[in-house]
Amino acid sequence: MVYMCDFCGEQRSIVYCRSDAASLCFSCDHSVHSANALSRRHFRTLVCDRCNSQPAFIRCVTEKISLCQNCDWLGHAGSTSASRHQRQAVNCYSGCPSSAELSTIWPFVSDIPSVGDSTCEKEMSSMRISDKSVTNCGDSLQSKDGQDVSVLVKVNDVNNIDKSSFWMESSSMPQLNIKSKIVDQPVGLANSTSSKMFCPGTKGPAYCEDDGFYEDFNMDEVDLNIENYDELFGIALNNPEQLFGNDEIDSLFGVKDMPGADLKCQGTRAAEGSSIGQDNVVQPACSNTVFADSVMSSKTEPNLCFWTSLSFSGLTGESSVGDYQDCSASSILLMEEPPWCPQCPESSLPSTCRSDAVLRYKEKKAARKFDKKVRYASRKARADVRRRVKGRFVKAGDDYDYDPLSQTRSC
DNA sequence: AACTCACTCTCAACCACAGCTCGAT
DNA sequence: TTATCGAGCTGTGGTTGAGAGTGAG
Repeated sequence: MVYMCDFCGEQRSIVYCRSDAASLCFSCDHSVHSANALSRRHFRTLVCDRCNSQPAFIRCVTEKISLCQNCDWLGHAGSTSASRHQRQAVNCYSGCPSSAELSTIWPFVSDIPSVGDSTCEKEMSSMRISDKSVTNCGDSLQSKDGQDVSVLVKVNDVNNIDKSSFWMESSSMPQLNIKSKIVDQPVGLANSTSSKMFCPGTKGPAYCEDDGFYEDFNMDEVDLNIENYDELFGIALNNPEQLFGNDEIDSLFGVKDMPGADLKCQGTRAAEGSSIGQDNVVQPACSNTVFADSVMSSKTEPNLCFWTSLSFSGLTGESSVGDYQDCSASSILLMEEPPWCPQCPESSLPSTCRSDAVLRYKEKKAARKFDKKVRYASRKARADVRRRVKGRFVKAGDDYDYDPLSQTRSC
């Protein structure tokens, strides 16, 4: 079945805009997202060729299709031959790149129409292109000799593109660009000034440090208060100071005394965790209200590749794979493996490893609390005493014959 | 099987205003 | 550079109505 553009309904949908939650053809994408400065900021990526309803985050080179996380997981998980398919991260972009630039972003897409002189093409100088990585994910990362080569990152030739041309992100959201050496970085390093760049998801130009290092990585909006430690890491914290102690943080993220071989697997994840402990440098692009949730972390299993998912306001208690896909930041992390399939040395025992992970995931999910959190108690106090008519606030000075205790109401 | 109707459930919108943010001076 | 001002924005909760969902006929 061919899914049509949500806008024109005539052309086949190719691009997915997360902000608009719409699938668009290239033509409509261009016209819609050249309308104003805000729409130009929308990140777009390919539509999943399989479900046609979710943004694609991975390109299966073998099958020549783009897949969302769910479809990728369904199609490439397990020990089937499909798991060895070579896959490539699908970049997203904002702004109004030309057809030539789109071809550069997605060389595998053949039917990119010529967009001519777009209205916003001239303004693309305010946008940039970020490093793109080609990654092999999941089981395909197991090398022939059995060694765990969990994270293989190859610099793509897209790096040659002028970074000031337009936005392009791996997957559809700010990516955690992490290198293993981050583990050894001293606290405060992130504050050092180096190459600066515009970080998406921030109000105005926010400067990130170290090109590719903390890029798009800002924790400002992530609720990482100590009080949320339990929710974050899935374990109770009796002494908050422990959080910043090397022993605790290392054990949390499984980096202490980690064998070199394990580092290959855990490097990126450990780096994620270490960066959290060291500096608040994660900035999700999509959310104001954020809560973090560690589904798979456990300090009792130092060798288990933990899973940390950042969940955002759109997420409900009944989150599913699809829900995670709707969340930008979690998608970043899901790029590597779904939480129920931690990529780890124990993956040699996939059934037990996965079932354990699923069990912990379900337990954590059941334990979640989605109570409304009042951020400003003073405003709540005001609202509680404020006069209402049929639930609506009314001016303090006005007289109303509305008696909330009476059945006969007027306003 | 398809349709209508009644009922239940969910959730966004509405309202005023204190407090906050941010640009202008 | 710092202080002040003002415009505009944000968040707060109870009620309501629209729309979705469900089951019976």
